[in-house]
Amino acid sequence: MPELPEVETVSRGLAELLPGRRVVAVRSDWQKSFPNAEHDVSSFLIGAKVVNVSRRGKVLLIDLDTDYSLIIHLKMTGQLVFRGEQNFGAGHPNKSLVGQLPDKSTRVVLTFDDDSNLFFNDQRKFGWMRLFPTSEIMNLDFFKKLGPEPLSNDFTAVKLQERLMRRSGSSIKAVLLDQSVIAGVGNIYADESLWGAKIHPKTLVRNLSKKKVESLYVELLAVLRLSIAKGGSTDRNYVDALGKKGSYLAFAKVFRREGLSCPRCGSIIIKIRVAGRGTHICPKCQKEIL
DNA sequence: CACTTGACCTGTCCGC
DNA sequence: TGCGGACAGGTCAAGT
Repeated sequence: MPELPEVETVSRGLAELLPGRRVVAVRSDWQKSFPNAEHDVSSFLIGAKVVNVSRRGKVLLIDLDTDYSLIIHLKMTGQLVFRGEQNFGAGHPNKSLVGQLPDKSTRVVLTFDDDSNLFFNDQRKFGWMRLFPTSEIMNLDFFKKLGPEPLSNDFTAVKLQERLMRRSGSSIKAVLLDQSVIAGVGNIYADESLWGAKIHPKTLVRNLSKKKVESLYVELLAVLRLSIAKGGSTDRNYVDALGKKGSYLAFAKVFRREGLSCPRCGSIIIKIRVAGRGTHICPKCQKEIL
């Protein structure tokens, strides 16, 4: 679930909450959620103070004063929810998706020196949290392969074109989802930006005109920015650092709107399968190009 | 190579 | 109501 805007929202939330807090206890009840917990926890995590929280692609980075960092991937159903002395969740029935914590999806709990907790919940257990020396992180294969940040200042339409052409024989949707081409785009924002640019998701990259790529660039940045402004998309699991839902889906044009009418032309939105993923399009606005 | 499929998991929804 | 199967926003490895 969490794509760039969701992870950015969590990152901004945690950046307000975590720095200055010191880890006093760690609990992990699902080994794959924190594979190196066993080994590194006592020596490198307990006693460490959080100094910074950031994001790269769909991954969160929590830097500690020990020169180690936690890197966290939420995959499909991960949540990182902070709870201080009083619960934030119970008092916000409309905004909060999570109640009392820990709950049955809680995989890892970090406890801080003021008794506050960071809960890593993950229903499907695909997500993970790992501890590495901060200086080594950007040398990890995972980060070395990652494409540029679409919202960074030097990401231009020309750069998008250049990156897309690395896979010119593939469908544009498959390429947008490829994290080594551009970091952070997932199924929701791929569908939304392709609708915005009136591009059929099966269109091969090599068949996209320069004008279409420019349009895609504008639309992609716009949907990512709008979603960040709305706190991301909550379909079912995603919540921010306080356990609250994001509202972008209320603004989505095609995603999860099959059977409803296209806001641009009124045609009925359909759901198809592209690159093995559920894909939402307006069949009239997004004509297939071979 | 480049693309597709299966696997990792749990929960929900839909049809019989 | 119960049960089986398909499907869910991500990513890798393995297969074609």
